[in-house]
Amino acid sequence: MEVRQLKYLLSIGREGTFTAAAEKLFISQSALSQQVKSMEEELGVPLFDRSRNRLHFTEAGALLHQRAKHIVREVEEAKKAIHELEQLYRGTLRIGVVQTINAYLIPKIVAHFSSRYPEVQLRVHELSAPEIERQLSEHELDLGLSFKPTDYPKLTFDPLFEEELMLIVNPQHPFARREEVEAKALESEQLMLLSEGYCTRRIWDEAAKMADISPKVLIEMNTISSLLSALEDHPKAGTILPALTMKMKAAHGLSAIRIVHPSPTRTAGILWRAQGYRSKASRKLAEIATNMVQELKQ
Amino acid sequence: MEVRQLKYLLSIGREGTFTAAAEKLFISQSALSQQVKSMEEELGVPLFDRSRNRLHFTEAGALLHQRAKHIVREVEEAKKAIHELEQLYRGTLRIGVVQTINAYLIPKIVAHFSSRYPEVQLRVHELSAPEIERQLSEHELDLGLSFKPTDYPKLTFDPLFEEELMLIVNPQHPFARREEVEAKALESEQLMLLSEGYCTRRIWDEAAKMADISPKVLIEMNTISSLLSALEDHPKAGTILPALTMKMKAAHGLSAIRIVHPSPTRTAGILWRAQGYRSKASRKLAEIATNMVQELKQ
DNA sequence: TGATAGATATAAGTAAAACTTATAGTTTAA
DNA sequence: TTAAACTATAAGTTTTACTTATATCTATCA
Repeated sequence: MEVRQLKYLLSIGREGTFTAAAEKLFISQSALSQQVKSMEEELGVPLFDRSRNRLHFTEAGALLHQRAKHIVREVEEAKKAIHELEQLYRGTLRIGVVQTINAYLIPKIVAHFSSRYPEVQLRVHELSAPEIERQLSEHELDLGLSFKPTDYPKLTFDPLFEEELMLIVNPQHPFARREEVEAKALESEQLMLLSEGYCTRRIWDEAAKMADISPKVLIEMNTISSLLSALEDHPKAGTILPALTMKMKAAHGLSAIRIVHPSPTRTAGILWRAQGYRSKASRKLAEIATNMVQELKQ
Repeated sequence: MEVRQLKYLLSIGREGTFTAAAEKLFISQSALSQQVKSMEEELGVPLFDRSRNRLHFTEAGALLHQRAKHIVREVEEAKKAIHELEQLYRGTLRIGVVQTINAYLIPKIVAHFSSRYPEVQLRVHELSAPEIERQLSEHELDLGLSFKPTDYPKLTFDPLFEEELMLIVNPQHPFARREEVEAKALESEQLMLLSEGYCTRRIWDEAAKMADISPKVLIEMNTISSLLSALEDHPKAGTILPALTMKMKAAHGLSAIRIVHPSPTRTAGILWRAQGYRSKASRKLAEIATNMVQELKQ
């Protein structure tokens, strides 16, 4: 039994005769008769009583007619739901974000997106960069806001902006007033860093390697805010974090000094699965993120 | 979008690949690909993400898959409901019954029918014979238990039994002890009869005409029981009612006398629409009624 | 690094179905 | 009784669904 046939039934119910229903359906009366017959054969029961002038449903016919109304409506609603999805009147968007972007960009992006598309549910997961890459590959996320991955097997990366890693210290620290500092000069410093595995840490480790130094790591922590607050208790120590960190409230009163030779930089951007379908919602969100970065650059 | 296609979608959801789903569906993988493609074209949205090894639903695909489960289940349930109707595990049977049959036969028939088919809802309407004929023609009833109609344009009549009309009187009445009475002898009697339009009345009127008499009609009433109780207050009057009436409690203590020359008789039976579908329930009920009359005759 | 296995897509042809036209049969109403 | 309105059926056509065969892609393994 097909949806088409059920629609025929509804039309017959509305019109009262095969002939009128067939006209409304833009098919011949004969085709309609045949389809009804095939339904009756499939079900093994007559659906109509053709004895009298006016057509009547049999009990089975009336039952099926009743059900058909529901079924056809549900099919139409399913189609509608999908179109709404495409119009962003519905749906879910799962995005994975690294800590810094979460703190810096996400509030603005979310505000913008959800005021334009209030029916789309945003699920923002703060995750480490590798975890974002994994979950994206596993279709557990739709979109990532992260850093350029070292190797991206099935992922594409659209850069949003570049960002330097800065040495962040307490104002009491001897470097506090300096504009910039040579990487080499950090050799003897006590550093509090993000745990290994974090992108920021990896980039710093590479920069240190390039400068041929290996400064002492006093403490490893896994959130930016805990590092920042730790600075208050360790005025002699420093930490290395992305420049954006300074926009956080928790960084208020701290000093950020550029590191040169080399300057550890990382590229933030949008991460997608390389091939495959990108939902309208994810494309819109990426667009908003891009525009927002453009605006902030000016 | 057709039920067939939605079933395909469900199978793909279960099996995880087109190939496996096609096998389970006993169609080629190619056919399945084509059908999915046609759905995607109809909806204007991809349903699957074919980028990776394992197949993934897109958000739209997952949404449709979800809906398809409901829709396909509803279609199956509609089919099942119709089969239940045929198995008499479901349904409604509307029967129209004349007063005497209602009082005499219906309780037994209903008891039998509803103990065998408890899921079928019986709707018994006590109606006049012409009203039964009209409602049956208008498809407002499925079956009638009534009397042989004078002219039955689109109805068939299967006789169940014949029944004589009797003169019913109070024991004080002069005829009370007689075995039978000539129709002619009723000329001078005071009669309390059913209203015109009732079958019993019509048959009596015809018999009176044949006997060339026109007895005085003292009172017309429209229920049998009111006639019977009226007899108590009018010991000199009589009423003419079907023999079966005497089986009613209300007739206790009254006398029934056969009328001869002519003997007004009527034939009770089952009334159907001549052509057209007869539901299984109505056929079963007719069968039970027939058997019941056979048993009672013995 | 190719070779292979396992998957989907596509092209072309075939089978099945849905549909059309034409016609016959019914029923109702004039 | 005939015409009008309706449904059923037969025969032929068109469209759709499907099959076979092949191409293409990806992941895995040697």
